[in-house]
Parts: sequence; C-alpha cells; structure tokens
Amino acid sequence: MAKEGYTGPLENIGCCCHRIPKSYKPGMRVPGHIYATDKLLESIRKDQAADQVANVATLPGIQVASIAMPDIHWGYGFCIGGVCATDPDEGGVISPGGVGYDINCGVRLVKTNLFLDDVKHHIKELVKALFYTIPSGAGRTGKYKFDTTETRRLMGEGPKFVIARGLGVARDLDHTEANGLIDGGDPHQVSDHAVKRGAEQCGTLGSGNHFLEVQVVDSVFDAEVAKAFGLELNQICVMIHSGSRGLGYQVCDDALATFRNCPQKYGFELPDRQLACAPADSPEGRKYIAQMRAAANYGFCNRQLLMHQAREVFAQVFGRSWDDLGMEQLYDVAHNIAKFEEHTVEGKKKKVWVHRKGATRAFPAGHPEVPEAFRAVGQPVIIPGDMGRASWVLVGSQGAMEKTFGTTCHGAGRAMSRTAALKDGVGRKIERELEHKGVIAMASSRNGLAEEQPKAYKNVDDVVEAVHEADLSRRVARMRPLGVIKG
DNA sequence: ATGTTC
Repeated sequence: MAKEGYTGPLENIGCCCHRIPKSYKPGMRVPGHIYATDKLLESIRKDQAADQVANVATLPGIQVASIAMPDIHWGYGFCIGGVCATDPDEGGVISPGGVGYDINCGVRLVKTNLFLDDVKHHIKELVKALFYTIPSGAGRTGKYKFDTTETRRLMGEGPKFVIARGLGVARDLDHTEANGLIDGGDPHQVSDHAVKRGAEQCGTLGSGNHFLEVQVVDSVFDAEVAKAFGLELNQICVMIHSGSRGLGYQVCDDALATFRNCPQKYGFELPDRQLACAPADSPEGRKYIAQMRAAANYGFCNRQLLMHQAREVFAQVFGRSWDDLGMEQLYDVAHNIAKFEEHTVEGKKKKVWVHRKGATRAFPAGHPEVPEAFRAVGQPVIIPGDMGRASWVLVGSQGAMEKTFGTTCHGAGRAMSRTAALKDGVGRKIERELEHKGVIAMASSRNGLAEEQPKAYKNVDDVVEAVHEADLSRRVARMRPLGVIKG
C-alpha cells in the first residue's frame, strides 16, 4: 500500500534548513527543522517522514526543534534520520521509537596500509573469504558463543571484555565512540529473552542494510583532516555496518510494551501510538535507559568481533599479520542511540536526552568527547552509502553543535520501499550489474540484494552535499566500494 | 532493523 506524501508547509529558512511551523499540527511544542537541498526535498515529500517530524515536535520536554537530516525516510513512529533532544527537568521523555529497533546500529572504519594496486587482483578471493568467515543474514549465529552470564558481563564492560580474550587490542577502544562503553548501562535489567537472543549472535552481520565492505579512498576533500585521520588517495579500508542484532531488537520490543500505558499514567497525549515514551526520570524511563545503554555496549562488541574476523581474513589472504597490514581502527560511531549530553540551549548550558535515530554524532574540534588523536580537527563521522556508489568520511563541525545538538546524517536514506525494490529486481542479475560497476558482492539472500540495490537509495553524495552546505559536518574523503558482503 | 506476522 503506497503511503501518501507530505503536502504540508516547508519554509526555507536558509542554510539548507526548512521549517515546519508550530501551527502545522495541534500540540507541536517546537517547530520542525528539516535539513535538505531542494533536490532532496522532492524525495522527502514522497513519504510521511515530514509528518513524523511534526509528530515528534509534540513530545513533552522537547528542546528547540524536532530535527531531521537530508537522508530522512519513514520509520516506526519517528522518521529515520531524526534528532530529538528532551530536557528531563521539563518532563522530557525517552522513547524507544526515537532510538530505533536496532539499538546502536552504527559503523566502524578500519584502515589498512594496502593500496588499490595491492588488492585489485585479490578482490574476489578476499570477498569470498570474508563471506565464508563472517556469518550474515537474519537469525544467524556466530562462532563466539557466550553463555548468558558472559553476555551480561560483555554488556556491562563493552569491547574491553572481548579484547581481554584476545579479540582486539586496547587501542581499538580509544577509537570508539564513548570508548565502547556507555556509562549507566545495566545488563541485569535486560530481559533473559533478550540476553538469550544475543548470546550466540555477537560477531554476526545481520541482514537488511548491514554490510561489510572493502573500499578504496576515491577522493580526498580535506587534505589536512585526511592526514590527521590517516587516510590517503587509493588506500584500502574496511567498513563495517551492523548493530545489536536480536538483543537490541528485543530490548526495544520489551520497552515498547512497558511504555504503552505511560502517556495515560504521566498525563500527556501522543498523535501516534508508535511514539510510545515515558519521562526520562520515571521508573519506566530509567529502566529503558539502563537496558538501552547495555544493548549499545553489545553493539560495540558486535562490531569489535566483526572487525577481528576481518583482520583474520586479511591476514590469511595476504599472508601477513593484520598488524603488519596496518589494520588500525579509524573510528566507530553509533547512529541509533539516545545520549545524555550537555548542550547550549538558548544561551544556557543544560543536559538533554539527544535521541539520534539514523543520525550520527558529529562533535567539532576541541570537544572533550572527541578522542585525543582527533581533538585538533574534530570527530570522524562515518557515512555508509549504497553498495554500488560510495560511502563517506566526514568530520564534525561547530555548526552541528549550534543547530542540531552535534548531529549529522547517517547514510544515503532509502528512496524506494523494500517491496518496490524487490519487485524492481525480479529477473535481474544484480551481482552481475554490480560486477560491471567494479564491485564484487556476495549476499546470503537474493531478495536482500534486490532490496539493497543502489537505486533503492538516494545518492549519498547528495546527502553529504546537504550536510556540508549546512555546516553539520565537512567532507573529508569519499570511499568507493570494491567488495561487499551482505545479509 | 527483526528467529522479517507472539
């Protein structure tokens, strides 16, 4: 069933920002701010994402604006590509729909000291080895089996737990958002069912838009920042896009069931039941926060184990240790998470719950949460694109702090629904089409490949242009895919 | 995103 598009107001207020006025819907406490170029605005109007931006503006305690990135599209309650900051001192809520089902879905970029010429004749072999080593697809389990006690420890300690077992090195932590450990997570509040689902899945890719890609640095846009990040033209990197698998899904599901009655209990109304939420400072809110943070730590561990397996495969294929291949982690960012952060709101510093659902933290130079190695230039921002065109490395900027609670886009954003993309793929050989474009792809599901085909997505270059122009982050390097494994 | 409709 095709969804009606958005026909409401979008007032251009400059710098690629378009406003949905508070008058658009009853109950809006703040306006909506959608960042996009005119070109992207056209596709944004095609689904109900902008209406969802307006719905989010009704949430108790929301600050400044209900914000959306140029890659927004329709999602559960909240659009994907949205930012919502709430102040707990003003009854601000926490909402699972504002984080997403895949808690701490995110991206990790691993560098190598290899260049295009070193790998171009080994891509098929490399992709095959990656595909047969790294489990992918819905419901897949992996070789790292932790019992439920160990899984709870892993959630409590983050990647430090798996690194202590030789599955990584301590310096990986320095290059992970929050050092891979969100404080305040409580694994003991996570349901047994969720823990069981996660126990055998750590170190697996999953399905949908999740991928592991071998990429080459295709262009460098900011030589100084690229140098600080250790990126140069024709360099080979590995990009990993995955989340917290069945564990995060179950945490979200558990919380949604608990939150169903909270609006009535705490005396507020919601325009959409999928916006289910509770005051961040309520028993229900605090419980979800503790669970969500524990699930986020699991997500960091999942990407740690995915990276470890990629390092092992490279070592095997090239006959050198991963260390010798220079497989250092550039950074790891979450793009589905809520963080309690200090921001300046109308000239006043306050701590707010920043929900980022399909949106990436993009802190500028000098921010204390940016790793020391990058403090002088800003936080690396990793933007996965589609498997046929490109992905990006950006750097955080001051504009993001001033306009979007330190946030930028998270990817290309879907342009076609999964069903439409699937129908479009009937009778085609998408692997062949990709091979003609110079990309070797292996997927565990044929349908998955059709759903994820390049034209199902907006052009990530357009999305990046919008966030660069709006100064929500700046271009550093464009990455082109050479090999991809998918669920 | 998700043992893809407990």
